[in-house]
Amino acid sequence: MPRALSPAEVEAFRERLCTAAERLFAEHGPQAVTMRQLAVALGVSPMTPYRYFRDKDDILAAVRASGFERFAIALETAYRAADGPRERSLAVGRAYVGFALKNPDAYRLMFDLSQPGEADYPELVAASRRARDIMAGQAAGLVEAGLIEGDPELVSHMLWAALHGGLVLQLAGKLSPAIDPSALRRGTFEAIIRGLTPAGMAGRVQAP
Amino acid sequence: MPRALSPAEVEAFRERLCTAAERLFAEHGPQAVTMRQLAVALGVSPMTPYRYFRDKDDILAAVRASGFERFAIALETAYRAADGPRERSLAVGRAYVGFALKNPDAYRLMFDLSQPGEADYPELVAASRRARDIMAGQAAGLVEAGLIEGDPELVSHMLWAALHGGLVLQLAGKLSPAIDPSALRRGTFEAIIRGLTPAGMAGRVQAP
DNA sequence: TCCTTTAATTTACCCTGTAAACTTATATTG
DNA sequence: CAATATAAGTTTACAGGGTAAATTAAAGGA
Repeated sequence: MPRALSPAEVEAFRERLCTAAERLFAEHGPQAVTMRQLAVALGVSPMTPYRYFRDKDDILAAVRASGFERFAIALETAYRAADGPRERSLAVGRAYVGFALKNPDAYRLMFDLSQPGEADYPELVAASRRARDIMAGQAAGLVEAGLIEGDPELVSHMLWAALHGGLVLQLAGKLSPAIDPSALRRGTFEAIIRGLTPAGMAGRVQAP
Repeated sequence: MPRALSPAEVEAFRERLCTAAERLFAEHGPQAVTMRQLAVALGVSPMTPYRYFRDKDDILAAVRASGFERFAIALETAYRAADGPRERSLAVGRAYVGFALKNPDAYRLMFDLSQPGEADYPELVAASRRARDIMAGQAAGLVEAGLIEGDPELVSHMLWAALHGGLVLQLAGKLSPAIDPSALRRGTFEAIIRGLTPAGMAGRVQAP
């Protein structure tokens, strides 16, 4: 029904498409999903998506942004629900890992895929920043409370990189079968925290 | 000149193709490189590569395998050149990071790309295993010498995952600009080692 | 009522990977 | 030494892919 097409309708279609695309991308990889398949899944002609998205890359960016949004919400929720820096760090870490393991395909789309023109999609950048801010805040809390010492942003990146590395290796099936991924994460997280704990401090933060 | 084509000639052509493919893959990503481009780069018709490789995926696997071989050699060389477990760990870590930073595209092809039928390419599996064995050996050395405590394979994976995580985030440009990647690696490596050092031990292993 | 505007579809194009047919040059055989 | 078989390499052909351009159809204003 031509003429008009309220912003709400546009948004509705975009979301419907994102949902379908995320499922297809997850099942077969973004590479293997064709515009024509996507159109079929939506019951629409092959060119219709082009009225709502610039091109296929734009769709990928939208799917990734939506992933980052859910991810940021998960981290924020965990952050707010816990009280005390130690509990917050644990909660955020658990939320991070939980998201990655429950949405492995989304997680890989988000973090394990270097989309060339990533910076050209402000929605994506914003959502990803939200998530990073929470991670930074959690590390800052630990440092402020004196539980660990070091530059908060550096600490945040250390924990992030370590968790991320284990996760992508796990999701890509590259860990040795002898390794329990969960034990790997716990061990790394604990070792890092312990390594950063001031000399006198006995207290230990357990891992997610 | 048909008829014959000694194994040496076959190998020569395969290597020539691998070299060209690695450069093109590195410059534009394997996705963006077309068989026809590759053929042009070799001064050969588009179908000629198919006499030497099953298909494009087979070429990708060969390029990755060759990357793993150079990588394994770099690690082995570093491992053998150093004496003492502490020095070996440092040397292997430095070799690992050095390879990744000098061959970022090869590194990403090798570790940051989940090729579906990876296991079907025995050359690739073998070369990747060689590299892993060195990493495991290095960690085992630290444990045996009593410098750290824990399951050697787990320790090896902890260090591996942490370095890898930092590297892929760096190579994908996802680290905050405020973070010095080298400081991140050093900090993480040191923290992990320190976190695993037995209570009485004062000695510290510095990071790559 | 008719005309303008725009959502949606249809058509069409050029680019991929690769199968199949074809060509060409040597190594073997009579 | 000619004829032939065979394998290296090229050309042609095709089934998809993304998406530009042309076309159709429906709704609101005149």
